[in-house]
Amino acid sequence: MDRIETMRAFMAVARDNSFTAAGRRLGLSTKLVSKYVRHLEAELQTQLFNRTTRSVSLTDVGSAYLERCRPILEQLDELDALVRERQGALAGPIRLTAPTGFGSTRLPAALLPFLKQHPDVELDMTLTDSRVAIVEEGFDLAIRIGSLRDSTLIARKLVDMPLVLCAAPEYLNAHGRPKDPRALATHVCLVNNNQVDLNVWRLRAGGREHAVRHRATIQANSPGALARLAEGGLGITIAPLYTVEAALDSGRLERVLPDYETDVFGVYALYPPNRHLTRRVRALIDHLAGEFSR
Amino acid sequence: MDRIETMRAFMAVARDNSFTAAGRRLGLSTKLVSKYVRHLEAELQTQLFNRTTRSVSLTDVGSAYLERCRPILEQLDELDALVRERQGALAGPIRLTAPTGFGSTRLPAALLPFLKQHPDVELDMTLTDSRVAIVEEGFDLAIRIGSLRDSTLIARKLVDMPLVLCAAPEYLNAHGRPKDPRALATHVCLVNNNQVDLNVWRLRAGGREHAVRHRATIQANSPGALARLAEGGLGITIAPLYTVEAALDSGRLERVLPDYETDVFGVYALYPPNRHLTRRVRALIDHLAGEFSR
DNA sequence: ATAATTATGTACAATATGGAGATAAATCGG
DNA sequence: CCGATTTATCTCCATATTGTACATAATTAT
Repeated sequence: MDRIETMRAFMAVARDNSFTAAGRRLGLSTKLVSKYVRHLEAELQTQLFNRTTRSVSLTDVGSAYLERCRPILEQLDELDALVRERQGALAGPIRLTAPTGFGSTRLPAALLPFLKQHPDVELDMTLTDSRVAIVEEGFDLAIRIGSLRDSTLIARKLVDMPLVLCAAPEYLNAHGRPKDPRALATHVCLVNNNQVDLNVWRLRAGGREHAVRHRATIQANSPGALARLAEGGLGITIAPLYTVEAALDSGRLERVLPDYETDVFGVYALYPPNRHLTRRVRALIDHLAGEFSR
Repeated sequence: MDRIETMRAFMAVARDNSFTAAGRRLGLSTKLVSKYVRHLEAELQTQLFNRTTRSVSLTDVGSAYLERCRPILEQLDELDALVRERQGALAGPIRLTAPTGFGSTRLPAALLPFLKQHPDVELDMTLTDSRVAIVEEGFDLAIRIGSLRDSTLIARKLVDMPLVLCAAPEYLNAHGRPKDPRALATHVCLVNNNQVDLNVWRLRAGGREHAVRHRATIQANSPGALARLAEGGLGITIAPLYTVEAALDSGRLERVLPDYETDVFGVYALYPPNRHLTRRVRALIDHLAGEFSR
């Protein structure tokens, strides 16, 4: 058995806490993943996981091993990619994380030409609306929207993303259409709790900014989920345009206070400064900047 | 095929410039080494070696690959050793180089108890009297005798090693026994050309130092070889005690100018400062210091 | 010029691999 | 609380891969 393969199997199980999920990720049967990990444990003469029939957790040795084998396998991937890149082609893995909404709408369209042009690049994309520790979790690149929290990363602006204040006609017919930002205080507000300041929406008109304080009646960490809830008539939300533009076009959502300007979020590519930026990651960032600037 | 195994085979061939020598080093047949390297080249889709039927050399890609896979495999060895050491035992490879004479006499006796006590330590010992680039050639530890040249390494004194001026009775009967250091100038002198100052031997008596200039009629980089040549009656040599003490005891060699003191060389353990000194290397150095201080 | 050595191709017996079927245990849903 | 479902693993086995043996070609040494 190939040691590299068994280590990858181990890492996948550790990541997903599941042999079955790891098998899905790796394209291997659960039996084979199980066999690989047992083989690695036999070679190392130690137990890497505690297991029951329905759950898996790392032992202390397993945690220590995981921490150390991750960079080794990354270097190996880099080495393979280097050899292939010396032959001219971009190659190797790119581990990318992005918000679910953006990552399942605008981003795939932007990625497609790049991936077609570079078939040896292996994209591993994780969509999540939770905060992600980019370096610790082994990502090469993260797409982030809105205010940035982690200043240790390099941020490159890809595009501006306007927010849109909107609600379903059903909701507005029942509760009235606010004529003034202050009126929002009496409405049900659906709030993205990934944002820095949960309870304040900023609106501008005639050169004046209104920092509207409202009650965050419903909150979630997914702007897409909030948009769907707004479509369902639960209340008013403020969401990035990409999550609601289809609903606006079809009439399922209406703009609220359309004469007011909302914040514009930046869409950023984030990557760690101390990681040697590989050619392919650099190339992808440049490509995305080009795609979104059109 | 195991990627790690194929990479190790590749590295061994690169090191020895020979599939046959690599096979001997690894305990594999030449055919298998050849097969492994070809498999690696197929996986990477590149040529790592240029070959004729009797010679091997690295391609440019092969050189670049070698440079990068060495630390990866070292880290993997470290990782395996770490897992075993967590179970309490010192484990993993120690790559040691030492001079041939010392390395085949005093050193093995000193190493033996350590290796018996730590069966999971895998000693890889290279004896050479040539200068060795310790870091570049992948050694963890070098034993050196005499003046030190490379100040970037940490040197720990293990023991003092006196030099002995001596010749065979056959030579001395034929050419006379020098009564004074200056008389050496008329003798055949066998000189270790690893030493800094080839043509000067330093002798001391009555508080006075005599820097004896002589002609280096015969020179070699092996004190053991010089000792054997002196035993054969070729001339006078000055050699570390360990290379000649058996011949002195048996009468095959005699001390020359025995009332004069010679230089005392230090025996040093040298290791790189920037390499994280593993527990087992540290333990070995401590052990050797203890052995030689008795 | 011949012998020895090195690297490799081909064939094949031996061994390992990966899948299938079955089992045991934990968790979920009714 | 019980049955169904899911997960992890064991055992068996057909298939694929491995590592060795024999042979070949080419280079180097004697």
